[in-house]
Amino acid sequence: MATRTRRSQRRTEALSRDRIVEAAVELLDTAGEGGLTFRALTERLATGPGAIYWHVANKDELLDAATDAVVAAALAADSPRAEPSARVESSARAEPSTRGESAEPAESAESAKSPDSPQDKIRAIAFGLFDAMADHPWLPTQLALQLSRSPWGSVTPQIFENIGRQVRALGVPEGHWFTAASALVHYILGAAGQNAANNASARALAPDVDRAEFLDAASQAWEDLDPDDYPFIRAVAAQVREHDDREQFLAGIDLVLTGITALHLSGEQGGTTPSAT
Amino acid sequence: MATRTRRSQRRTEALSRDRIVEAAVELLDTAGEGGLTFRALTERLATGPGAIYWHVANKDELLDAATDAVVAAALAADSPRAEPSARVESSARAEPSTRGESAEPAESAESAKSPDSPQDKIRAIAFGLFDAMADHPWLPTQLALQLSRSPWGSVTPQIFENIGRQVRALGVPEGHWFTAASALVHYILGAAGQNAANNASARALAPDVDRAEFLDAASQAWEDLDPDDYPFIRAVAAQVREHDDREQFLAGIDLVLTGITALHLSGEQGGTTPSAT
DNA sequence: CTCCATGATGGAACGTCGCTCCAGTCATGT
DNA sequence: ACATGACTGGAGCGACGTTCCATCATGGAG
Repeated sequence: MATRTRRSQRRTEALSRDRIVEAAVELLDTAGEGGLTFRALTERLATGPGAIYWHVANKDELLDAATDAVVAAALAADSPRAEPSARVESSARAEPSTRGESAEPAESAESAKSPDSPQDKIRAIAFGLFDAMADHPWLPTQLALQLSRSPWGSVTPQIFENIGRQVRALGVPEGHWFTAASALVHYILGAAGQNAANNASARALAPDVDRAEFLDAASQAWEDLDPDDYPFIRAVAAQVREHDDREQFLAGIDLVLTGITALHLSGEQGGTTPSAT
Repeated sequence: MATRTRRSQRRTEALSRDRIVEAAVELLDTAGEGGLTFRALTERLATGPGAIYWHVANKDELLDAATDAVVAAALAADSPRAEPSARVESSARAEPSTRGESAEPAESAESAKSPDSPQDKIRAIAFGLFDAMADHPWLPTQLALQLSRSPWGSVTPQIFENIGRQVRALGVPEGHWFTAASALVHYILGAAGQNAANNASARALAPDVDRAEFLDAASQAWEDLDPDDYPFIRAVAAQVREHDDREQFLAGIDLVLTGITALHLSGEQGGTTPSAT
């Protein structure tokens, strides 16, 4: 990689791996998951397959790189040492939500009120990924694929590291680091992904229809399930209809955070089963 | 639907959707994710594409059906008392925990103690899926895909319902049902999937090499990361090397369970300001 | 018993995909 | 000036998912 020699403009601009990945992301954003084709890519970059394959091994690597780039941007947006430039987009959207009201996070740990408590940073990371998935509908699928195919790729460690640092900052004993970080990462990725999938489907099915109508239809479909086979889902359908996405997402994070703090505060000596007290 | 008329044996046995799905599962198991091809399927069933497309709309539906079948089998294995053999294996392997001390020791599957607390049932469901993923390496990917693509498909409600019932049985107030069930489902699917992916990769890279060697290499790769960029991952690499999969998985479940119970116990008693006890 | 509408089948073929091959182009070091 | 090697892009290959359609077996109507 890299001698980065300033080529002349053989075309408008020299081809580079970054340019390819950038084009891939744009293609995914505009044309959907199936829209990323080497043929479409060659046309968009005004080149041939050979040129692309010189910079990228295969399509999987290209998808990984695209995922990596988007995730890195999302994480950098709220990470301490990063450009605050990209921050605006993410946090601006994070604010006008119905967030602060009813969701009173579980601050079972001592003092969770400081502006930059580990809890808050974890929430910031989570919402950064949450928003990135909203901006790039293909991201949840790709993230899930990469997580379940090569967990030690470049993307997973990034997320794991960012979450893990805050877990450490929470005062969790080292023996629980992996468990706590895993629980957080998997919930965040899973819940954010599923939420993004909901929105994506809502948009796909009826681009103009209000989102409420879609949720209405979805929960209606759930309520129409066989009462004998799906009593729980039917019962939950109502609250799914009314829930606010971000609030619900936050509630789940706080649930896991509660578990983390409760576990290591009270149960340093065991008692993993929280059953009857 | 269908009148299920007993056709004669035009071939050895009449073609049916079930037979197709069954063949698809076997094909996935033996040839891997990429091994399921309509051409391979036609050859295996001694038929043509048209016959298959008569029973199945497209490949995605076939994959959904295969996932559905395997998940249903995994979930059904726990609810009624199915094979106790698999159960014993699960809990027996989960037992040599370095952490299980006082609180609730008796996890043996035999009737004793609290025979089937909601917690135990949740663990049983989780390990059922855990084992199913071990048996079918393609399942985690497919499950993740389906979860992030069409969350209201047939598979997700199944899992959600099974977990949800136990959440309800835990005494969680209705307002927290969705949050609690979501946290559990996403952790279980995510963690089990990632673990299965680890095993699958270990097998793929070196079928004969001992699993410990692979974990060694994997955690070594993590330790070789840049200490400045990945301090946390480096720190947990060591414990990843030594961890027992099922134990780690169980620890995460208990963490979420702790969060669930702590949240609703404190939430019911007082306001939202519980100091952990 | 015959006949045919229909459910069901499987072979051929189409369009597109990821990817490879290779002849070519251009900046650069000598 | 020219050989070199990084880099390009067009042609084409094999495989895939899917469609089309001619064909077959069956069971109800006559």
